[in-house]
Amino acid sequence: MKPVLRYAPSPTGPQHIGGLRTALYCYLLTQKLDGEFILRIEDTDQGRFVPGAEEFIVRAVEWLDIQFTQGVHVGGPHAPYRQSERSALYQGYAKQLVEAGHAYYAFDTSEELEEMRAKLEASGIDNRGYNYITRMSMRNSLTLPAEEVARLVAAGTNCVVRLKVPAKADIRFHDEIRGAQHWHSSNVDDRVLLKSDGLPTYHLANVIDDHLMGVTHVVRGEEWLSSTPTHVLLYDAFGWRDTMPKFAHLALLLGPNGQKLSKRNADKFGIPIFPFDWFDEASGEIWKGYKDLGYLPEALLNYIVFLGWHPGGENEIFSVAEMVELFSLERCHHAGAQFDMAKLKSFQEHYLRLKSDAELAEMMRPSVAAAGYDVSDAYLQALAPLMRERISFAHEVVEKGKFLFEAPTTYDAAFASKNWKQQSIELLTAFMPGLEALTTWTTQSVHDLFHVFVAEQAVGFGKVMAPLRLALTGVAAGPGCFEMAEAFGKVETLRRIQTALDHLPAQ
RNA sequence: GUCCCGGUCGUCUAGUCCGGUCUAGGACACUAGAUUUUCAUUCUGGUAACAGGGGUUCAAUUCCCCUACGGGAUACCA
Repeated sequence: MKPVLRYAPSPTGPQHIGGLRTALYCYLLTQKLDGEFILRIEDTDQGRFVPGAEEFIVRAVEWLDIQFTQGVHVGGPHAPYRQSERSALYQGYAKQLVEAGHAYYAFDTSEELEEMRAKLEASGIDNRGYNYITRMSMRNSLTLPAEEVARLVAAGTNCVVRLKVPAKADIRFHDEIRGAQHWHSSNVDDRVLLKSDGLPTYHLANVIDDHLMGVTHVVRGEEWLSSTPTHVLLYDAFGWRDTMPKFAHLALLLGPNGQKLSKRNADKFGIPIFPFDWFDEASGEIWKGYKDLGYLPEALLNYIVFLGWHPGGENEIFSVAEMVELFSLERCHHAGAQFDMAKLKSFQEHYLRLKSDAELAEMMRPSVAAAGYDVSDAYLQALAPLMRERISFAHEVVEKGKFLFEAPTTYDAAFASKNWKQQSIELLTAFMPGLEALTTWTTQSVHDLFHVFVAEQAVGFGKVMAPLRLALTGVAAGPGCFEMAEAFGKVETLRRIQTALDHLPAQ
């Protein structure tokens, strides 16, 4: 049987980082097993549907190059892959379950349900669900006379279909990460399978689609672990137990406070939660996303793969191909992992430094252009090696290397007071003719000239270097002076020195 | 409340399955120093952890139990 995995997000909001990690793990396993990978949209909750969320999900997986063989965006033999377009299907299966005695109709209003729960709580009963005991005192097709049920259904009364959980049964299943799982059916509620709007709940739709689509491995977040007994019961009720997929429940992603990494919780700690910027129309909030913040997809991937999995050994830098090679469910962790921006940043810096001059130049281009600088590709490429190890994100070249795009108009006061003495001015002035006479203008030639000059003058490097840097950049930090001189070119370099000489008095 | 899942440095983790080689390793962060014309990079060093209590055993971070703690689920949400 060909392995089939699926990633099945709900478009109740933009794709977030936790879901992306689940998608990544599924993808790695799919690749490793040479199986199919399905992107299915679970949009059965009309009330929580968010416009644009589905497109966001597709863009996110494409950005990270998580590839699907079937799905809402690529089609496939099991289309449609959007559950809202499959609703008739689920209704048929729900009916089948009712007829076979595995499910029943329930007519209780939300007030009646609340009343039941309140009553149970008041009488100190621990188990407060709609279950094999409580269902006998509620209004459903198990307690109502057949004629009454028929009348209610015919009258179009709001009703749901609930799973009839067997009274005293052991439910066993194996979790690929956590091992043997054992539940007693008294702890499993008669969950709603089909809602009164005719759409299925997650439980029903999920089991049916996984079965129909031939899914062999269900890899999902730990929040689903306690719903799995319901799903196992459904596979049993449909007679699909022999092809029931393997289950694997991933430990949750946590915020720095140890709580589930939700949108709000992440935001509280300055952790971006989405891959791209997202404008929430309902609240008017703007959420910053990783890509728009300048993160490289390979850095994000390499970081999140270690949030809940580790291949052993001491290497931490892996390509996706290597992750595929090493990945296994057995090596997934049981405990949740806290998200740490500092570590993510270190991966970001690592991968940024792997970029070629041309790639980095291309990455810097948009923010340079946005800042209003019109520079050539050749110049940007010349800048790449100068800034590569001084920035964490390509866009930082504009903030940290402003002087690369415009001559300084002000000079750092602290640096100047230390390094712009009368002597500095005299030395720089004396250095100018040599520079002007230089016919070959390269990092090396300026370097050589400089060394000859300081030797002649019998002064320390710093006596000339610091004022030179001040004249060139106006600040204390930055790339090597000779490298910058080459990038600027002779004319601009001389102009900057002359400007400083003309306008900056000795400090 | 009830059910379920967890537990190694601040964080991500190796080691635990098959108990001794663990005076517990790596990475990030922090920190000290070296290199360096500045900044950054790079290099070297340092601080820092087996939740607690029982048990089994010659020996427990590793196996078992309990407690406390953390998390998840308890919806006509996924």
